[in-house]
Amino acid sequence: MPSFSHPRLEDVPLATALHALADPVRLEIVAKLAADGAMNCAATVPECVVPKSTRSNHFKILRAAGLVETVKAGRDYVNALRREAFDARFPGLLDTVLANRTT
Amino acid sequence: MPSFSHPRLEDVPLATALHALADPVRLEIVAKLAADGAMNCAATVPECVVPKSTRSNHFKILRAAGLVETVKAGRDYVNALRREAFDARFPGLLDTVLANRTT
DNA sequence: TCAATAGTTCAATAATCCCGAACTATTAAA
DNA sequence: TTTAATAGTTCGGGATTATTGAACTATTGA
Repeated sequence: MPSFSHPRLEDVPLATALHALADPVRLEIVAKLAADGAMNCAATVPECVVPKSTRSNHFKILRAAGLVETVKAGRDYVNALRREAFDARFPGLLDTVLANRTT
Repeated sequence: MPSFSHPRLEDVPLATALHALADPVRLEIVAKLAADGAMNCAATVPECVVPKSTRSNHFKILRAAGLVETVKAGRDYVNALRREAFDARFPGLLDTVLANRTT
């Protein structure tokens, strides 16, 4: 009975957004969602790299920052970037961070 | 006898830079240094807001992220943003964060 | 020389993060 | 219709990190 909470972006402080992005695993998750579109949690980072309880917590943090939206459809979970809403709230931030990720 | 360590920017991971910026107090410090130029620690955030031991730790984190350089000149300490070096390492990041700070 | 100033370091508590184990919910297979 | 498998969550602990008062270093003005 996962009830995912997704904040309104205007309620997300900049520090919260930056904190969500300030972690190598979460950066990787965000980059993957940005590159390949929506997918389930396990597809973003395999469990051999990060245990699923930890991964679950990372997604909670990403949701709280308004970066990711998770919807459940039957047995499937779909995670998607909230690109438009996040970009409207923090113009240029996600693009800049992703552009700097590879360097 | 404070010996401040200032990393080479190429050794600073993106996550470390974002972590340094992901705090309201440090954001305020960085914004103030960006707006008004170099100054001592106490001028950035008064002690009534943040105790000086905490403030000292914030500056240590900012230094470790390559954002701030501290030099001692006699009794004075001067903190300055390492703008050029940071911008060269993470193009557009500081500008974008500062632009989003007020919103 | 003494006091004041500016910051650091230390130690202890508070808060947060990480991960294994147990749990919920949904569906496919037997 | 059970049973098993799948996909995530929650809980509890130990480990890390953050916060802050107190003691300390270093420099200079009185």
